[in-house]
Amino acid sequence: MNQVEEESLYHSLEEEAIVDCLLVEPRSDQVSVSGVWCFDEDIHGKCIKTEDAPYKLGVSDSNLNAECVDTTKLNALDVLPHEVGVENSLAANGVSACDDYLLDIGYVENGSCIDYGSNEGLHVGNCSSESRFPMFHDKGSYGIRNSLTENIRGSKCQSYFIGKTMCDLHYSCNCIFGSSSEAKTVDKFGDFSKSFIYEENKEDNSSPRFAQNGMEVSTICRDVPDQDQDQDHHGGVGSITHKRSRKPTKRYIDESSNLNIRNCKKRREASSVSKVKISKIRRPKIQNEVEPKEKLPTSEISFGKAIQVPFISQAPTECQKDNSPPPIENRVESYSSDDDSETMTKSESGGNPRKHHRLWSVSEVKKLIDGVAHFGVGKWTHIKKLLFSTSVHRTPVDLKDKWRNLLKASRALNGSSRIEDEQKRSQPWRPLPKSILCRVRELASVYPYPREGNSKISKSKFPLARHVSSPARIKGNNNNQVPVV
DNA sequence: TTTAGGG
DNA sequence: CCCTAAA
Repeated sequence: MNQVEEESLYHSLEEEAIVDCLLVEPRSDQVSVSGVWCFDEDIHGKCIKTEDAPYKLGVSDSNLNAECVDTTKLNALDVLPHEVGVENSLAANGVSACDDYLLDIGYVENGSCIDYGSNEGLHVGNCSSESRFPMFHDKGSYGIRNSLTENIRGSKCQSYFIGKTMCDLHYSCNCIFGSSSEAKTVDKFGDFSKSFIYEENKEDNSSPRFAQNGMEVSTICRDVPDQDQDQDHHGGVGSITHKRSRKPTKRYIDESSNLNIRNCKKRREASSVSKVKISKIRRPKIQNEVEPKEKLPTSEISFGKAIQVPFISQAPTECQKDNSPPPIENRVESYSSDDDSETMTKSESGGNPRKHHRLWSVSEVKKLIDGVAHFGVGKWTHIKKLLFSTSVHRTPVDLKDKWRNLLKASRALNGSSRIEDEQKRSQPWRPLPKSILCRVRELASVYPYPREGNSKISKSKFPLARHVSSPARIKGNNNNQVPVV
């Protein structure tokens, strides 16, 4: 027993070292990432054509060609369908889709990428244009983009799959090749310390070996029922045919149980309130159609009904996205007073679907004013499409609201400079340049906001100073001056 | 689906 | 910024 453990540990360390070697940032001359895994059942039976494998990983091509990964190994990967978000599509395709089924497997840059918390690691679906990994192409097929690190070593059909993404692979293979004769669920959290290794045994069916912790985690993804029930997969405990080098560590058990909880919750949510969630995320969807460039890879996992925003750590992504690129032109023409700092207040605890409050930069305001000058008031969609096409977070409704606010501000400016000074004093963080307000005022005179005269706002809120067409008219404290409509 | 308007 | 009614 001890010997077995030692041996296992030895292998683990060895393989881990290999893994470490492989986890360095792929160099263009060393790692080819242009290809995809192709599951070609016709040619090689249940083999993966590794000649199309994207990663050479330091292995010669001949080796790669000689390798084939028995799909039973792949079937050994269990997965929650909704977890990878491929349930509909893959199920729809079924076995017949195996020929053109492509798996785009990403090569992670470092260990931290393989994490349930990482966005890429969970993104499954049609590849979007914004991929960190250049090998992610959208070939019209269903791609599984994952932080899957995979190593093929030697000619003995040894395949090492590291990371939770094997769940994805397994599910895919289940869909493609039917029932799994061997259900080994493997999973991984966090880092490579818990990565497992699949190794093909000569006589036995595949038995997973785990790189370090040596844990078998069939409890995580047990939800996909296996047609073949002749083996005890529950944790593999007590199963003779399954070699397990080590017992799961306490930490692993904790994590897996946590994941289970989360998965269950997610499943419930996905099944019951998926519609609600879809409606809640409507805004990013709308914006993404307009602007794929700034598509959020994190929350944009629209794969059928699978709303999958699983274990994203919202805060970092948010910061990353939001501090990133206000369009360059904005920066250039931006006033010094407001440098596009979109200080958005993150919705508390990440669960609140309320949109972040983004301050309007001066450049944005200017664009809005230009748009209004061009298209007139009310053509918010035109303005949005033509002038705010690069601003994913500004919807036509936002433009409308902003214009309303600008009108209000212009009125205030118009009303009295003293009020403006007070505003400046009270809100020194957002000084709106007077020129802009003046321009708003002019435009307001040209395009009275709602419609000529019949505005509830003008009647209820601003009964006296609705139209600012004659600015000089409203002077001082604006009292009791009947505006001429 | 877009816009207006209230909140 | 959200929501809803109206067009």
